Amino acid sequence: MKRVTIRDVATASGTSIKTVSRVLNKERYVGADTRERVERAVADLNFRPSFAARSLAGGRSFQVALVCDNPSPAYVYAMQQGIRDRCEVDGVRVLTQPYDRGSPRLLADLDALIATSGPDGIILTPPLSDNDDVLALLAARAIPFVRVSPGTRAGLAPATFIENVTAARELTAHLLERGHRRIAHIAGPRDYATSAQRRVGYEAALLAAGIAPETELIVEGRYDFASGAEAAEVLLAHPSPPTAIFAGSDEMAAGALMVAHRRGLRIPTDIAIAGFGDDALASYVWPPLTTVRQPVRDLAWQAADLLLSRADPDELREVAHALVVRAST
Amino acid sequence: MKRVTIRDVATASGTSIKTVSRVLNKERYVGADTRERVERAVADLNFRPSFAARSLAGGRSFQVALVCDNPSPAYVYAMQQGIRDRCEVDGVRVLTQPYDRGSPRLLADLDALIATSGPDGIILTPPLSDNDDVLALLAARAIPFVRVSPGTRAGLAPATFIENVTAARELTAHLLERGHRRIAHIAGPRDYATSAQRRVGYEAALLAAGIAPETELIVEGRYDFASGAEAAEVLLAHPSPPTAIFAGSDEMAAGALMVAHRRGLRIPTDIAIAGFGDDALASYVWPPLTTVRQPVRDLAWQAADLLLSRADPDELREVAHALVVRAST
DNA sequence: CTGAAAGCGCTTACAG
DNA sequence: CTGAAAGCGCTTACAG
Repeated sequence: MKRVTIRDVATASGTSIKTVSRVLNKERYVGADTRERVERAVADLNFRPSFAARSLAGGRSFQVALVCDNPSPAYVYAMQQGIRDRCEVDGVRVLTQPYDRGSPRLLADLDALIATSGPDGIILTPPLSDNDDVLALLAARAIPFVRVSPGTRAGLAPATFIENVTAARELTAHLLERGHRRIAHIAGPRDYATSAQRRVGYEAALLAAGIAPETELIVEGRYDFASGAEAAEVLLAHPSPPTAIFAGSDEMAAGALMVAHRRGLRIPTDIAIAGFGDDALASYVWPPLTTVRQPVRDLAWQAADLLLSRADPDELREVAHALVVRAST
Repeated sequence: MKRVTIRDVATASGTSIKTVSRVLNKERYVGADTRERVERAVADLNFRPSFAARSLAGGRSFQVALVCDNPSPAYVYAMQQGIRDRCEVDGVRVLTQPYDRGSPRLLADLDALIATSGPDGIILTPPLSDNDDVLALLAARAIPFVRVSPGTRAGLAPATFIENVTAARELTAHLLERGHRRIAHIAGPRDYATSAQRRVGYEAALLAAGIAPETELIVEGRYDFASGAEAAEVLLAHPSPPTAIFAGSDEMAAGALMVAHRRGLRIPTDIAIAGFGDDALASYVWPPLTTVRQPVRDLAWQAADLLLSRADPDELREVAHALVVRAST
C-alpha cells in the first residue's frame, strides 16, 4: 500500500503537481474544469496531502499550540475543545502543551516547541497570558499569538475575555440582595489577572452598598479545591465570621462547601457560598453552586478564530457571561 | 533570524550532515571525539531538528495519537498527561483526537488522521479499544497501537488494564460488610468492556454472599452525571428500594448522590452510595465517595511505554487498583 | 567509523 | 490560467 501523492493526482487528472497544489490550497487562477478534474482525482484516489511535506516546503506547520498552565483540567479540556472546533474547519491541528510556570525550564521548553514543531500560532491562557518572559519570547520569535483573559498591555496581541469585573460585581450584588452584609472573598492567585479583576468587582459591589471591604475577609487561594477549603477554614474561624463566601473559582467554592459541611453548617442558611466559572462541578456538588457562567469553550473558539483570521493586535472579543443562581445562596 | 540547520552543525563541527544525523539519532559507530564535537556544535548553535523534515525523510512522525471517545474530561485529561509524561522522554509529541463513536464519520476521520499526520502509533481508550471497525482499520493500515482496558481479543495488541472484576467485587463486598443486602448497581454503557466487567464483579460478590442478583436493581447508565441521577430516580422509586447503590463510575455516583440529597435522604444512613474511578470529583462531593482508585495516569503511562518500546502484541500490563473507603458508605 | 548522493512530498519563485 | 525547476531539512541506502 504505497502512499498516494500529489504526483499520482497530477497524472490521474492530466495536470501538473503545481496545479494540484493550487487546487489544494484554494488558490485563484485555476480553470473551472481543470479544478473539477483535479478534485475528482483527489476524491477517486482518496488523496490526503502529507502534513510533513506541506510544513517543510511551505514553512507553515498547519498546527496551533495551546500553551497553558492551569490547575483545572476542566478548563484546559474546554479550551482544547473550543480551539479544536475552530481549527478543524481550516484543517489545522492542535498541540496542547501544559507548562509549569514555576519551572526554570518554562522558556526553554517553549522555545523548543517553537523550534521543533514550528506552530503557526500560539494561544496563551492565564496566567501565561500576562507572563512577561513568555510574551517577550513570542515577540522575539515573531510568532503570532492570541491571549485569553489578559490583564494588561491590551494591543499587544488579539485577545478574548469576559467582563470579570462586572461579573464579580453582579454576583456580589446578588449576595447583598439576599441580605448578606459580611461577605468574604476567596481570591485567585496573584499572577492571574482574573483574580484581581474579580476582586475589584467584589469590592466595587460592597462599596456601592456602603460597605467597606475588610482585609480579613479576603483570603488568597490557588483556584483549586484544596486552597478553597483552607481559605474557608480561616474565614470560618474568624471571631465574627462571614455569612456568605464568594470564591473566585468553582473549585475553591467546592472546597469551601466541603468545610461548611464538615462543620455541620446548613447551606445557604448558615453560610451562603458562590463560585465563578460554572464548571460541570458547580452542578455536581450539593447544594448546587450559584456562580458566574464563563463560557470557556466560546472563549477558546474565538481565540482560535482571531489567530486563524490573522486579526489585528488590538482586536478584543468579549464573550458574554451570565449569573447563574442555584441553591447554595 | 534564519533557522539553524543540520548543515550549519556539520560545518561548525567539521563533519558531514550524515554524521550529525547519526549523533542526533543516537546511532552507533560514531567516534567518541567526533560525537563530542558534534554535540558541542549542537549546543553552541542551539540546534533543534525540524520535526517536519525528520518526518518527511524518515517516514516517522515522532507523534503518537490518543484516539478516544469518553464522556469524562477528567479521564481524557489524565490520559493525556500520562501519555505525555512517557512520550516526552523520547521526544515524541502527543496528538489528542476525541471522536464520537456514534458519528458515521468516525472511520473516515480516523483514516484521515492516519493519512495526514501519520502517527507512529495510536492509543485507544474505551469504548474504542473494543470497536471492531476501528480495530480493523488500524490493522489494515498496519499502524502500531495499544489498547487501554480492552474486553476481548487479548493478543491483538499490547494493553494496559486494571482488574475491574476484582475491584468491583471488593467494593461490593465492602457494602455487604456494612450490612447491606439490597445493593443496586448502576452499570456503564454496553459498549464499554469495563461496564460488563464491573457488573460481573458486583454479581459475583452478591452470589458469594448468598444473594441472587435482581434485574430490577441493575440499571444501565452512560457513565455520566445525568444518567447516574436518572438511574437513581428509578432505583429509589422501587417499592422495595435498595439501601446501597454501587455506580460504575464516580460521575454516576455523584448523580445518584444529588438525587438522594434532593429526596432528603441521609447518606450513608438512609442510602449508601459508592462510585468507581476515584476521580477528583469523588473527593469534592458531600459526603466524599467511597470508590475504587483507577490510576488513569499510570494506565496511560504504561500504554505509551508499550507503544514506544514496541512491545509484543500479547503483552498485558496490569496497574494496581485500590478500594478507597470514604464517608458515603 | 565516515561521507556524497538521492529522495521524502510538498510549496515557492519564476516563466510563459 | 498553467507548468518545469529548485529547494525545504532531514534520513535512507549505498560506498568506502
